[in-house]
Amino acid sequence: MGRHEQGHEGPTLDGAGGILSLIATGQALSRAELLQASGLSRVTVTQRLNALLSSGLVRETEETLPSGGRPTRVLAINAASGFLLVANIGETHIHLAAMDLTPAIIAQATLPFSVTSGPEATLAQVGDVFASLAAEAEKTHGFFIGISLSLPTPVDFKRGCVVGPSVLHGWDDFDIIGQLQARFAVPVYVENDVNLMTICEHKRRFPTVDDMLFVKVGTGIGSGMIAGGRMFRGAQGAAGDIGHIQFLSDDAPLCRCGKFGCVEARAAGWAIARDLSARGFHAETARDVIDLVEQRKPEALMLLRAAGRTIGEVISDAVSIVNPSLIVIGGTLARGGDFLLSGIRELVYQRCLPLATRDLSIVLSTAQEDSALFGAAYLVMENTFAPLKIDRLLERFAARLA
Amino acid sequence: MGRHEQGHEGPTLDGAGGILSLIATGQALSRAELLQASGLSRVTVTQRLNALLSSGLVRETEETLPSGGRPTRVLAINAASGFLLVANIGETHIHLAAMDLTPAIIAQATLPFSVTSGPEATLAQVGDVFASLAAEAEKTHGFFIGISLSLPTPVDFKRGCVVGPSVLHGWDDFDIIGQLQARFAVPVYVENDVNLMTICEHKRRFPTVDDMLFVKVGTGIGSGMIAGGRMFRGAQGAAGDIGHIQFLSDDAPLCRCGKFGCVEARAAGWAIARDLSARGFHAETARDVIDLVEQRKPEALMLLRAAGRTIGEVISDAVSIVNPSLIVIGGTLARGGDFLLSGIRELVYQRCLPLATRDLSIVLSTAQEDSALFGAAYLVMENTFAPLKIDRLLERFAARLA
DNA sequence: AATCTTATGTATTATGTTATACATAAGTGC
DNA sequence: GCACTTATGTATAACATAATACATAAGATT
Repeated sequence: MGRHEQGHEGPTLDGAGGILSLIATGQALSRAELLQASGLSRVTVTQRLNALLSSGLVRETEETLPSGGRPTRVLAINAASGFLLVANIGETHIHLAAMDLTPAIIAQATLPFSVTSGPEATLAQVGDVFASLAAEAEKTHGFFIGISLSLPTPVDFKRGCVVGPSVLHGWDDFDIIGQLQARFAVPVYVENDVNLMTICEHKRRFPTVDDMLFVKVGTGIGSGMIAGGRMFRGAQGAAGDIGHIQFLSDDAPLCRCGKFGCVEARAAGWAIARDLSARGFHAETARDVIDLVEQRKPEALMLLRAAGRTIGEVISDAVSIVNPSLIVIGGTLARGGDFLLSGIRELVYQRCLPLATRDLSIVLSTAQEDSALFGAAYLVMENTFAPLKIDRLLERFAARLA
Repeated sequence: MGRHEQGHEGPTLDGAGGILSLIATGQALSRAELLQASGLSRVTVTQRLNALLSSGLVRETEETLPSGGRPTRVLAINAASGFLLVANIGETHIHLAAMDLTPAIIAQATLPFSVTSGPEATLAQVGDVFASLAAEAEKTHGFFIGISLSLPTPVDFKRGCVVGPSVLHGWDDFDIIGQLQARFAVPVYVENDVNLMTICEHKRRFPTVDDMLFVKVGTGIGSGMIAGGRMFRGAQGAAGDIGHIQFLSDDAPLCRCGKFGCVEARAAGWAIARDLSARGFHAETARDVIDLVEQRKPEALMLLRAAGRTIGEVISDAVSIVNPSLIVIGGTLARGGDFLLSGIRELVYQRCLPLATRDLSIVLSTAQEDSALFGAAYLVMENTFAPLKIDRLLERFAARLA
């Protein structure tokens, strides 16, 4: 406890963590709300807030909120007071970026990637790009907050490892956090891409929704879940693996996982492409399917709607089990809009009890390609500004000033 | 803040809430652990703990834990320092009890009940029995902590109301908490019976498991879920409603909910009883089914195993979505033991990815009939001793002494 | 029995926080 | 412009907590 460094003139940041956390997490937007939310006295809040303001971590915005009397001045984290590095490892390339605390992209880069590359070499490459991005960002956004990686595979978030069968051969149980932290002395987080898209969607569009399901329908099918306002990962980080739930029938198609009748084998991008190919169309990827949908080819529309019903079936199971108040459909096939959505809605409203669907919204994601990247940024910020960890951040911040 | 009453000689309970909460929730068992867990100084912990000890709320046990040096003396909530009232409203009768903070039953009673009774009259009756139980308990366990009701229907926990289609006609949206709180000035909680059984199982047998699913297989089928160590209820309190997930097939049986092919209509006690009746056995309830199973009637064994496979199918969906590390099977049919369990295990291990089943245990509940009653007690205690609410308890406690 | 280790209590002083009171600020509504 | 409301800052004294140091307790180990 306490700063161990030699004296500075400025006010101390000791204990300011709680205040910073409340501002960063949006739990308190003004001094008045800080008083309420922190339970501290006005004197203390003023003092700590001043320390944060003079450190540059927090700033007063132009904005005010009406209150009946003097309006409250809105406080905010100073987006330019820090930066973080994120990388989205996809199946063919890696998208890397430095981001401020908005979060918004400061600088970015792309690397080619093969799923057969080992983790060590790949992370060394990522580290090189990170180093140059960090050098860039440090000039304008001094404080290096942390790193987050997005991977297209199940991840054990606590350990920061790839787990289970994955497209990333050889990554299993590799200590990703260890390798990156050895090079960059900042917190490192590793997470599954769909979970990060879920976080992005939740933070940006639906921050007040406590229980939601995000379903990514692209080449594969996966989902992420917000439960009680927080990311829910399950015991091994494998929660939300709805792509390989099976529906058996006589004509159950073979899935790429080796089982028959999986949702993926019936409704994912690759499955629809397979069916379109069988009907003489050229289609290999989810994007090809959407192209045909956008050309309003009846076969493509029909297959997409059918896929919606299949996905609706598994979503209705999830709704019965989880009882969310919102379902967001994202991924490439979500660009098929109502052609996909109507099938989903049809099955969910048919299958679920009225109680569960009474206040249930099913909407399309508006997220862009890089939503996992932003989700990764939110993940770092959420963890960095969490009450239990914020003091570590302030220590590092103070050390940097020293 | 602070006690507003006139002077007492005894030490003040101000601020002792955090300490009490740590002891009550089992996060700290000794003074040394309290120091660690609370982050307070030894002086403060000693002082507050003394206040709690002299108030009688906390006691030192005989037990000690080895430490390498002087052993730590184990602290515990004094089970006799308070009591709570619980009632389990079943379909045919109401089981009521006064419980100490072990929790253990101090005194109990039973009322007949018809699901067609309105809430107002029923709760008035419950209130009468509660009043006499409270009078009894007050003699020996002075402090009245709170009330909890168990209902055999979906409950919106936050509002404390029955929601959705339910066997309790006329209870929909009735303000249960309001009516009871008007009579007894203590916190009142209302919860679904399966959720309470889940809490009981979790607290008693698996307190360290963070993500588990409890499935009650009785006359009906329902489930409760612990996610991240806490009860998960979903947006409307309808989470875990797995009984009416549908599996369509040509011979899909009609469910009592009006749909075809629900899990319940295939595998619940009433459905097996229906199938046994069709084969000439006398069976109406889940208990009748278990009687036949215990007589080792081949048809009953076969049907129970088949039910296990059906339930396993829906559980495997739940495992894919939620990724728990433990599944506990309870309810009357769980008495069928391995005849039920083997079918469940078969399907779960067949359907789910190895990652999800690698560390997954599927076990039978050991809970008794009255586990919902104990779950209700845990619910009250958990809420009463939660950090945010504990000060209110101490205020009431101090007021009582005054 | 002597020694080691960790648990636990408490006196003293330093430090941090709050309560209270007062003052000013910056809007709204008349 | 004026009163009214709520936001916000600060001085002072009262209060609470922590740091430090010392002392005792109670078991394990030798």
